[in-house]
Amino acid sequence: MPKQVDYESRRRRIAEAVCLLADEHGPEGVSMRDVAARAQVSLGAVQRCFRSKEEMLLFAVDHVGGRITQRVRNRVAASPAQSAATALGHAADEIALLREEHRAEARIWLAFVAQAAVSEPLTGPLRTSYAALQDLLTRLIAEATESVPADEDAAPLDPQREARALLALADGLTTHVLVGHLTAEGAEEVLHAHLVGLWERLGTARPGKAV
Amino acid sequence: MPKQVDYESRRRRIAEAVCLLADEHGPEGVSMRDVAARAQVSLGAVQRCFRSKEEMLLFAVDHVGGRITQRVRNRVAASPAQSAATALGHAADEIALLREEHRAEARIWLAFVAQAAVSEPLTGPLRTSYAALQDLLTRLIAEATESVPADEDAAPLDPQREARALLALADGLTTHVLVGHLTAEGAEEVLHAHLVGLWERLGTARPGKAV
DNA sequence: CCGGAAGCGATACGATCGTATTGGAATAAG
DNA sequence: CTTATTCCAATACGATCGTATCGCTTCCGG
Repeated sequence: MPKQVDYESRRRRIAEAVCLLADEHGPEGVSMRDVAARAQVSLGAVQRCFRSKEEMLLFAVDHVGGRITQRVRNRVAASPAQSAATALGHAADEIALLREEHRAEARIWLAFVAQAAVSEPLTGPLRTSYAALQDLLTRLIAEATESVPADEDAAPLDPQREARALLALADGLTTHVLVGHLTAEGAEEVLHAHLVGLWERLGTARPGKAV
Repeated sequence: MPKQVDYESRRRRIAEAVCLLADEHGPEGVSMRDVAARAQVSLGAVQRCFRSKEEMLLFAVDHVGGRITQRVRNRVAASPAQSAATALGHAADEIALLREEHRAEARIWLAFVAQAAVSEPLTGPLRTSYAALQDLLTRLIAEATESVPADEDAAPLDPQREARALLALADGLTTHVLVGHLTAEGAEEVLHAHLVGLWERLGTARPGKAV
């Protein structure tokens, strides 16, 4: 058998190039040729890695989704183990992608989401990532709920519903920052206020530091 | 002087065609030729109405933004005058575009938002619409706050911040429905729960019917 | 009533797209 | 060493894009 190449690492490299270009020129604005140039491979190499452009985009969205999810998980794991509420704050903050260094990732994500709303096969990886994040948030909220000494009379708090709200809020805030309707600071303030409200409903005292 | 045509009405017709196509094939997926065919005019006519494609898209996004904003305003105006809280619920519900008949509008909006995150000149009309909606929500929340008999000790509720949160949540929920992460019913439930929480913090009794 | 400006549809043009194909370089098996 | 197979870069191809241009029609002003 002749030559052997590591397709997996090349695919990842190409996915990175896709992300860079999607950040600059939008989702449909990335061409196979530009991707090849960015990844420093030939057009033919890209074609051998992916049978079609759609397959390439699908891999790329999965790649970036996995990266974001993993970073959130890492942040949660690095949080103080005894305080699920603090971890929750960190997770939400990480999901919102508000910091300047993640602006590119946010643009990429938005680009793929918009594409998926119309292209259908792209919804798969996207849903996977959203489901993973929602599950993580749900778990953290449930954990924080249990940690509060005892249930009072009121507050029928549904962890899954709260997780969905938090995820949607973070996503919406990110979008509004991207189009310039909000500043990153304004969005962060809104997110923070929502978390404070959530903690109050949990009956948990507000953790000392939440960003 | 020779012929005279009503450019304004033609522009609107073309904008409608742009929306239909953006709903079907995404933002960048609309071509001048397809637009012309949909609007039942010649390609040349489209070119005479808009100097470039970007100008056409800009007009279209302004068109749909204005339409959405107007519908929300109408809904608010049709709400019982004495209950700002009820009007707020209606407004939020209308903004979220969750009903099936507005799915197309939601897709169009998302398409333009994604485009704007990368194209810059499109952010103008988009920001205008977002600002209008946020102002409306802010006013309704402030109104509802004042209507509550007296301020207790706590609750330093910031109407603008709450409006931003509500707008971002509605936007995020719409997006999540579009990509299939949530069902319309699930999103509605989350939105409803958020509104209930908001009303409680307002000190207002929950209005009788909220959707 | 008639000359010319404005609108019209059609077509042309250059660029760029995704994909297919091709001929040669590289390599492991025989 | 030979040979068959895999990889490679480059180029070709057909389609489609946005835009420019061109005769022809239409209709108001003088």
